[in-house]
Amino acid sequence: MSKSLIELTPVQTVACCSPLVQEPMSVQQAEQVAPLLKALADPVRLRLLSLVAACADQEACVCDLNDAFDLSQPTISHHLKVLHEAGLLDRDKRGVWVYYRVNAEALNGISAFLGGVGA
Amino acid sequence: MSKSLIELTPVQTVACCSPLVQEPMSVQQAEQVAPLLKALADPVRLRLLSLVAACADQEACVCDLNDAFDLSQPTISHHLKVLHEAGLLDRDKRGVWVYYRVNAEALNGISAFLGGVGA
DNA sequence: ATGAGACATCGAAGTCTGTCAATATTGATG
DNA sequence: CATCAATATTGACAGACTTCGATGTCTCAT
Repeated sequence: MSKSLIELTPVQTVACCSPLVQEPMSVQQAEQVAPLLKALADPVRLRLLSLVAACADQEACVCDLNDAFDLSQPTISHHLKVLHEAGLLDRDKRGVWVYYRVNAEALNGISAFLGGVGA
Repeated sequence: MSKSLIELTPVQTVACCSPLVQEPMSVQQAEQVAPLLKALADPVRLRLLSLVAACADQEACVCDLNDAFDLSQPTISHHLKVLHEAGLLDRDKRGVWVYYRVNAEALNGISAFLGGVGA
């Protein structure tokens, strides 16, 4: 999941203002990273993610997450789904309860990627 | 700009599944970071940012950026404005031309922040 | 001054997103 | 089996987003 974010796709060098210091992102790379950032780019989802990350065993039950927000249960369920489908949260159903866990690899991948652009 | 992303706002400890390892984000923190991520969460803006970052002197003229996309000039102008208002790009008008420059501090701030959540 | 070029702003069209109430699904329990 | 509790899915709606063509603004050169 989340692959390396750095490999793949030949970079089509684009005309720019001056000699390039580092290669710009390819179109494919941008279209691969943007959905991950879009999944993160919501205050509720950021808090959900950080709540899960803040739990001692790195996992949180949906029922506890629901209680932390003034939002309906379907809305929280929707946001969790978005984070899950983006690969940022792993799902684990145990009995009636569902536990979500942060995918640290994916999160660190994004972090490293952004750090690389800024460098 | 972009402040520290780490300071401010007392963290309201939220009921969670188990003892907290680290404090979760505050509501205010989430609402401060989300707009930055939203500004980044678009393939065109990601490429714009990386194109500017890839230039030797870290700055790019709008006219060159326009040529790198199959999009209208107003559309590119709009995306540059979004990145500028989010504090990710600095603007510098010289004569008829406008140059944009990456705000590395803001970018690294986000990167460090995400790395912190994942840790 | 007048014209041309670089960039921004405006207004509109179409699409996507966040949220909810209602309902379905799944698992435990009596 | 019937029921209850925990999550997910559906359908609807309001607001936000991306994109464009048309137009405005500013600056330089003629």
